[in-house]
Amino acid sequence: MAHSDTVTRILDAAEELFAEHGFSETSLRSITTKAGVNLAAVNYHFGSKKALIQAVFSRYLSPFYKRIASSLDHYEKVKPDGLLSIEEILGYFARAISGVSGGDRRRLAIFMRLLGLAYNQGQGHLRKYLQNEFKADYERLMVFFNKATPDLLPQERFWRFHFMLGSAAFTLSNMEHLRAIQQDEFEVQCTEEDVLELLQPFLAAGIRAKK
Amino acid sequence: MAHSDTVTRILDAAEELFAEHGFSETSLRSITTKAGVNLAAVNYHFGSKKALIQAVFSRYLSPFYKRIASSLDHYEKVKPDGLLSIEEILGYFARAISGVSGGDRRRLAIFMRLLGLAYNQGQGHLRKYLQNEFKADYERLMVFFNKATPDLLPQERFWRFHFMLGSAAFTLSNMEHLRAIQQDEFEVQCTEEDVLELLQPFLAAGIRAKK
DNA sequence: AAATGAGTTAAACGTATGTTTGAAACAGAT
DNA sequence: ATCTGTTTCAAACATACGTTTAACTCATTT
Repeated sequence: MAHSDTVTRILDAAEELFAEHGFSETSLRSITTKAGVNLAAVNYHFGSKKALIQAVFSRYLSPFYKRIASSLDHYEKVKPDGLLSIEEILGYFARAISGVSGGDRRRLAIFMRLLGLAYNQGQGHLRKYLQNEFKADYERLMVFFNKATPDLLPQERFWRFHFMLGSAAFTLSNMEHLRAIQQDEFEVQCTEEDVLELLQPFLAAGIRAKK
Repeated sequence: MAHSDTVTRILDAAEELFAEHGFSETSLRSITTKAGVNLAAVNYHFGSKKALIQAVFSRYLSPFYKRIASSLDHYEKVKPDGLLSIEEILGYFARAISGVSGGDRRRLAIFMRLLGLAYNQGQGHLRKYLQNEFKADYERLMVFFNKATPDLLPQERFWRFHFMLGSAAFTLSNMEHLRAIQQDEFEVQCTEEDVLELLQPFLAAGIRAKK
């Protein structure tokens, strides 16, 4: 079908270019050229560039939400006391993130970058949109996190959670650049999964740190 | 003096607008309007927008690295083996950061946001520029960091260093917003110094984490 | 007093961008 | 085969951008 094919090709090209160059730095012309469609197709099918960005975003968010929710469902059944270790929570998060990409590494990269951008960009429609959509899941997740860190005062827990979030958001959203730097300095490349593997013990130890 | 006044006003305006909107999203016209100077002044004094971005960073980083350098001088005398703990290094970092902003927390937050943007926006030239400009200081600092983490492989050290950087950059650049959330949720406010105090053990534990 | 040179200014330049247009191509229904 | 609504296309449009130009200001020098 002509319609959905064009739409999909635009979304595919857009997400790749957005991930590589960022939103403002990616022109509609470069997107449509890469997609092999006419320039006007973006405005015809999406209405505007802003709406295209939203559409790319939504396409990743929906399955991610679903994964989060079903994971929480699962854990609530398996562990009625809700007692998970930090490592388990981090692992489930990593799996939810990896799962969204469905094995496609490039899709993983764009999702991570979107996640980071949504937090870094203090203002703009993206962040509010994300925060509203995430709210229910976030609060649900926090119940588990609280139980996993019984020794922390509420405020300590609050800050450490955001230290963790910051580290993850920064790392994930800059994954490609950081890996390029690593390649530059050490002439060694590791995979994104490797980085996630390295990140988890770092975060877990930070959460567990004695004061 | 007319010259340095114009230059300073441009740098001030650019610093703030870059932090608020990002690099590509900030036009020279908005900068010069905010600064109250003529549009052509940027190209006259800096040569290009790219060079202006670099200048904004240099202005902040120069005193920062001078502080670090003098701290390292001090330590090289006191501890000729160059063996510092992570906590000592972080402490000096925190003090250098606090010292540079000279009590002006807003500038610190702005700079940290810029640092985050520099990584995830398409500003490859920035990173290379900064790397060349401050290469000596950076490498000197890394000698201490290396000695403080003898158990880590070079690549692990690289990634943990950036996990740490990400956590700090995220926390500091979103400090105001995070403290507002904390106030909202716990009806308690802690100072920014308190947050830095909480951050250090988190980072140190992350660096020391067993694999 | 004239000349110099750095700093400022308004205006223009060339280019790239997002968006719109109107005709052409197409598919499916009648 | 014709009609109808949708999708594509090349071209144009309007605007915003970074940059350049040339005239002008004014303190300092000669």
